[in-house]
Parts: sequence; structure tokens; C-alpha cells
Amino acid sequence: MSNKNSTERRRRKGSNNPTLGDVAKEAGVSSITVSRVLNSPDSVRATTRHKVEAAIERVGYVRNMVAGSLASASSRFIAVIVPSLSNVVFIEVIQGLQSTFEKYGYQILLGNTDYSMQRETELVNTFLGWSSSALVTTGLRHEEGCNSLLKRWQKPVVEIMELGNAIDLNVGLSHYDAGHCMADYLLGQGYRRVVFAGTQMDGNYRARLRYEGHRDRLAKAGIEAPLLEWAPASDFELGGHALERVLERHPDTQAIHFADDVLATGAILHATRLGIRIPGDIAVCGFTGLPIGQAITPRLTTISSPREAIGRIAAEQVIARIEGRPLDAEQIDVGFELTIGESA
Amino acid sequence: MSNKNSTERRRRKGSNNPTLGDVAKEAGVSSITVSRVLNSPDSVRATTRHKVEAAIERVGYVRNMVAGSLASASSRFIAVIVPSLSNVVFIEVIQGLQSTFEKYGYQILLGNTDYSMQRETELVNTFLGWSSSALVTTGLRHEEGCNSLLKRWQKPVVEIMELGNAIDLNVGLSHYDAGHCMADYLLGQGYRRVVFAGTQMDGNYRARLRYEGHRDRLAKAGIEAPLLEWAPASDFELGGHALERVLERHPDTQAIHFADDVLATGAILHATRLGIRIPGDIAVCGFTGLPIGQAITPRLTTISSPREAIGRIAAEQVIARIEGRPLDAEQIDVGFELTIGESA
DNA sequence: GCTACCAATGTTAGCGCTACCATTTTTTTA
DNA sequence: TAAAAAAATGGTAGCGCTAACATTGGTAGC
Repeated sequence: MSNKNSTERRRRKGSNNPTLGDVAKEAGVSSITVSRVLNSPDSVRATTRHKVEAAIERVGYVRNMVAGSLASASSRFIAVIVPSLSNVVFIEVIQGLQSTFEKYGYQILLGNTDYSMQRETELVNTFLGWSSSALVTTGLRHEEGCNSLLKRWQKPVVEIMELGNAIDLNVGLSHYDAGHCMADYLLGQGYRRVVFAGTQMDGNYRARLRYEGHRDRLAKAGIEAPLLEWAPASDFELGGHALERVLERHPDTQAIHFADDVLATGAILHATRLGIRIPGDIAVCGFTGLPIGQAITPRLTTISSPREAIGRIAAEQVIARIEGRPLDAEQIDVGFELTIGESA
Repeated sequence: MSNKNSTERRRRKGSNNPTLGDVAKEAGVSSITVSRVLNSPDSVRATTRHKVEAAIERVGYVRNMVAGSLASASSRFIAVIVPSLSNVVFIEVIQGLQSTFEKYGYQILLGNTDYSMQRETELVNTFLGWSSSALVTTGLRHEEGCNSLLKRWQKPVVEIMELGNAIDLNVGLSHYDAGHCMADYLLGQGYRRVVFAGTQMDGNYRARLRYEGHRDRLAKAGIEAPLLEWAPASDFELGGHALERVLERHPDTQAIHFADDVLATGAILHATRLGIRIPGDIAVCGFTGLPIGQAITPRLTTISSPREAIGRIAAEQVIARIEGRPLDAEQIDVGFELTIGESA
């Protein structure tokens, strides 16, 4: 069966692991039947199936996923591209994706761009080359080559986190509205001199969108919206540092609108150490809705985004598309929620 | 070139994406030359290379990784298996792995077992079927079938987090010693009535090893080591709840040795709210060395494990093995550090 | 000038599986 | 009971690439 050439000229290394053919011989069936036992067990009679399963066990067969994917021109991979693994937000989105896709037998191919669009294009190229069943990427902004590649691609593409003009499917929320909403709340609470403080606001343009929403709301009330930025990624220490810088540069500040909960939490914990009362001396708010924000005293006023749900919903949309079920909508706004603590 | 059968009987769908052959025709070379431009550019003359690169661009070629892996019987995948994505510890390990492997052009295949050994075996099977270049898994305990599969496998296998009798490579630390070390410190501080409190201690047996180290050290001093366990995963709220339970069941407790920093942090934050002084009324310590533990007041006394380093070192070992470089050692003890805060 | 050698490129045969169609066996219907 | 329909199984080509060997052409050595 495997030795049809009598000339015997060439030899390939051949992993000499058992193949479908070996299992088939052992079970006394054809290899396509073994393939069916693995891929669509219901299309094989129970007695045959048991015979094959026993043979698989006996020869210690390990399925070659690569060969299967080449022959069928598709893998059960879902390409997932995020800009960072240091930011809990994306971790939670990945959890939502992973747990949902796992149920349907899909495997995630995880890529990290470090906020580089060029790296994103490279990853997209590689992932398409793996015959992925779908691709999930973060945000709506991509390199031109990346965009056209994805538009030409015939399989589901989901752009997550943000809402707007998408390539295919879109699951997210309006960051502009979120920033606007928080600014509105702060004005309602009587705060007028408010500083926006964030990190990595070039790459992470969603934070910038929140700032723009914030700024525009304040502008409507005739108020300036100073912005302070830092280059490194957010951490608790930087939050404390940011608090001090704000008080230094804008000593009359009444509230700080932080770009994320990590900074805001760091600021609150540091304020406690310095004896600065929150919100008495200065109010603080954040964005994300991290558990730590609700575990500290005072509890953080923030905007909670449904991170795990974004992943779950994106995955459900993809599965529906793959299985040919109708979609509720191509664009899903998961919204956000104003979580009012005592910090602002 | 692609139409050698004159009988014209069958037709396969064929993705009709451009292939190596199309690029070759466009560039006026053979397909193996195109393959060489992609895989070992230095083995092709510069002029030829430029011609081919231009042709790739012109036809919009996307490399088929699946076909390449089948032909070469290897992929640039590294299988990574962790028990949970909700625990920051594993996220940080993954970061260390990912950033190191990325530099060498390897892609991570991420699997999550949810602390199920059966699921681990399934994942190992799948990942071997993808012709992965190496496999990194968590812990030393596996199903028998999984063990024998990995032992038979000819490529690098790294078991991380824990030290002991490993299949191949091993990078981690002694959890027993870590528990022992903390118990020793607590005794040195004069604490005698110490409760150990943890979560998910069946699946997460590394926490149990820490408890055993703790218990044995106390036993040497002739002291009992009560243990309280909870089934759900650790979070801040559960830490606060645990604090209350401990005080209820063992009102004379002097210190709580928490199985991880999340619980310990939750307990400290909750104590602050209740007006319980730490360490005045009760001392608290943890394990992991999370940033939040050092951001709160009082700072958490804990054992810091080098999580990102475990990932990085494991990856470096794998790369060395793949590239045929000698290894420093097959087993690497990354150690741990007693971080003394004010909480105990 | 002839051989020896090396670098660059080409030819061919699979890698192990599944799609496609064909054939055989079983079940249902007339 | 025979014919028709359905279910189960089989034969074979080919998915797109690279390993292994073959060939070509240029260059150095004597």
C-alpha cells in the first residue's frame, strides 16, 4: 500500500509514526473509513467504529492535523490578534473567546502585536497561511495591505473592542461615548477643573477616543480639558506617580479622569499613603471596571466594559457564521455601564 | 505544470489562491527557488531573490503554512499548556514564553486544561498532531497515557512551575520549600497560631505542596497547622470572606498564611474596611509577589516567584535544544524570594 | 586545456490526509 | 419477492509544499 514504486530511487524521511493507513490495515477497513470515524463518527456503523477505535488504540495512532488541514483546506484554528498581553482587558477578552471556541472544538492561534500595525499585518499573513477558520482582531485601524487581505478573505473576520466601519463583523463599544459619559457624570457632580491622565495614548488610540469624548463634553460646558500622558504601560506605581504630577502641574485640580482602572487604583492607594483624601481633596475615576477597583476603599467610580462578554459574543457570532446560522446583526454594541463608587 | 492528467476525471475545489508555482511562473524560476527565497534567502543569488520577491508582491502570494509543515514534518509551533487563564500567574508565564519565542519566529499554540488532566492529554494529542517543535506544560503530574506519549516524542518537552522528576526539561521552583520558608519566617516573627487558607487545592496541587511545607515546619515546632479550603477560584472578595471565616472558626488566630496574593490582598483590604488592624490584630501573608500586594497599605509579606522568568528561561532552553546548543542543565531551579512587607 | 570543485538552480516524488465519485450492502417500499 | 432508495464503505487523485537528488555553469588549480 505504501510501496508502489519498484524503482526504489528516492527515500523520504517519513516520521514512521502510524498513519491512517496503518490503522486501516489493523482494523481491516479502508483509510477513508478511519478518517470518517474521526471526523463524522455518525456516518459509520457502530460495529465498524468500535473496530476502528480499538485499532487506533492498539497502534497508538496520533492524528496528523497538518495533513488533514491541507487536504480539507481548513483548520479548526481561530486566529486571535491582540495588541498586548500585559493589559488584563485583553486577557479577559481572550478568556471569553477561548472558553466559547473550545466548546465547538476550535483552537485559538494567539498573536500579540505590541501595538504595532506592521506586526499585525505579518500576523494576519501567517494566520491566513494556517487556513484559519476565522480571524478576530482588535480595533478598526489596520495597515492598508492588512485591510485588503482581510477583505479578500472568504472567512469570518471580527473586529472587536471598538465600534465603527468594520471589514465584516464588529463587536465592541463606543469609547468616545464612554469618555463623554464619564465627563458628563463628573460635571453633574460639580467638578469643573478635571485632568485626563493616560498612558501609551499613541498606540492605544481607544484611550485617546475616550479622551476626545471627555474633552468634547467639557468643551460644551466651556471648560478646558488638560491631558497628561505617559509612555510606559499602566501600572499601580505609575498611577501614584501620575497623581503627584497632576497636583504639581495643576494644583487646583478637582478631579482626575484616568484612562484606566490600574492607574486610578494606583492613585487612590498612593493618596491613602500620602494622607490625601479621596474624593475630599481630589476625586478620581477610571475606565474598565476591574475587580480591584471595587475592592479598595473608597471604591472606584469607573466605566465598566463587558470584557469577557466581548470575547464570548464575538465567538458566538463566528460560530453562527461558520455553521450557516443567521446573525442577529453584523455589528453588536455591547455597551458600558457607569459604576459609581465613592472616589468621584 | 499543474495539469498532467489528460483523462480529466476528477476536480478538487482548490482554493485558487496563488501558489508557489504561480509565483515561480511569474518570476520565471522553479518553485523550489521560490521556496528557498522564503526559507533560506541566503542560498539564492540576490538578483534572483529580488525577481522572486517582486513576483510574490505582484501575485499577492500568501504562504500556505500547512502544506509547508506537512512536507517538512514540522511547524514553528510551540505547544503551551496551562491549567487556567484566570490566574495571573500563568498569564505572566505565557508572556515570558511568548516574547522569547516570538524573537525566534515561533508561534505559541495555547491550551487551557481548567485543571483537568484528561483535558491535558487531549490537548497534548492535538498539539503533537500539529507537528509542534516543542511542548511546554504545567506541573509534573499527568495521565499515564499523556506521560508515555510525551516520553516517546522526539522533541523538547518542558515541565514548568514545579521541580522534580521530569520527562525532559524542567524549570520551576520548590513549592514545598516556599511554604516551609514562609512558615519559618512566621515562627521567627513569633506567630504560633497560624491558619493556612487556600482555594482549589485539589486541582492546584502546588498550593497543597506549599501547605505541606508550611505544616511540616510548624510540626517541627510542635504546632498544629489548621487548613481552610474553598472550591471557587481566588478573588479579592473571597479573600475578605476567608478572613472572616478564619476569625470565626479560629478566633485566636495570630496569622493567616494565604495560598496566594489575591486572597491575601482581598483580606487586607477587607480588614481595613472592618477596622481590623494588620498585623496588629492579625498578620497576613501570601504567595506569588503580585504588584498589587506591594501597592496596598500595609504592604503584603509574601513569597515572590519569578513568573515571567520561568517562561523566558523555559523558552531559552527549548531554543537551545532546537538549535543544538548545549544546555546549562536539564533542570533549572528559578528559586523564590521572601518579600517582607508590613502585613506579617 | 582539463579536471575538480562549489554555488545556484532544477526535477521529481512524496508528506498523510480528505474530496469526489464509485461501489457494495442494507433497508424500505411497492 | 423484486425493485428502489438509502446507508455504508471503498478507490484514487491531489491539497501545496519541501527533501533528496540531479544538473548546470562558473571558477580555481595544475
